[in-house]
Amino acid sequence: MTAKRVPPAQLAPQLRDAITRLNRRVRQARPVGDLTVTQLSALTSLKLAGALTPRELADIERVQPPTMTKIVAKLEERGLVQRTPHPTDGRQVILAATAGGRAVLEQFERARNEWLADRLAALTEGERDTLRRAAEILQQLARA
Amino acid sequence: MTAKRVPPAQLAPQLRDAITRLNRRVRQARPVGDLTVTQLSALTSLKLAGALTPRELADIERVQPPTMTKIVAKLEERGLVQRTPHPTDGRQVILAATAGGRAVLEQFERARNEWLADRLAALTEGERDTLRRAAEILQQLARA
DNA sequence: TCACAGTCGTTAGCTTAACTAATGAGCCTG
DNA sequence: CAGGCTCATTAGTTAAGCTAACGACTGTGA
Repeated sequence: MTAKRVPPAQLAPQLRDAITRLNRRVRQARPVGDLTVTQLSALTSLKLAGALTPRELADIERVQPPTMTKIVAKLEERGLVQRTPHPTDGRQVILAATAGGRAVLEQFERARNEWLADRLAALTEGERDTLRRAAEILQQLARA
Repeated sequence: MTAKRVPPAQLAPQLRDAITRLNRRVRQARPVGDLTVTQLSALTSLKLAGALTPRELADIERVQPPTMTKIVAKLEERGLVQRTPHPTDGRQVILAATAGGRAVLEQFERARNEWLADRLAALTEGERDTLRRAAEILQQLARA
């Protein structure tokens, strides 16, 4: 387990390929249900942030405001998101996940993790430890 | 750097979070151009495999055959993919990336890798080595 | 040998998700 | 307090996915 010198330009394509492919697989393992990937993603961001305006949520999701309007409308229809007026600015709206929204989210989370957890269980301790360290570095990269 | 025991059920959410977030970031870094993500993905798979039937390509891309028909049609319009009849089976078609398709692909690849390569360059040698080993494990997971 | 069941790719028609442009309500500054 | 800006939404378009159905072709069993 000696550390090889790894040129970034060579690691980048390999890592990217691994990530995009694994991402597809994980997405496919999503359970049947009436929530789409987009809605799920928005609801997750909302839950993590606590409360956001549509604009902020759109920025986080890298989506245009009109798109977020539609996503939020669908989530609201199902009672997963609550829309309250902004206390001081009459133009703005405050979005927050309802208790129902948070519950649905946890259910999805569990199902989505299942596939991956099964695969991880088949690895060696050493491999899992490598992935654990890698996950930390990757999260840091994504934040940057 | 001692290997900690890592329960799969705990690693799964962390790894998944890291992967989905990083995946979003990498996708956002794609250059302006008239190729969509879907088309790009299909063209990449086709280039990697060399030559495939529509059905095979649809399976790889995890898409239904009619969807692949449309994707291929658009790629063919732009001259990036060539469609030739199967030598023995009159029902089948053989798809292959043209020289132009491969050239466009390399251009996109470079631009997409750039963002990630920049970030990777800022890491330590040890961190890059961890990611290299992780990438191998992840690719194996995605294949499973 | 040839009828027929199965496969392959495609077409048709629908839903969802994204975009840009335009609109209306509300805020704030000169 | 008028005009310009921001925020959210509406309207309309395009892309991407699906299922159902079809037409061409293959290959097998009687």
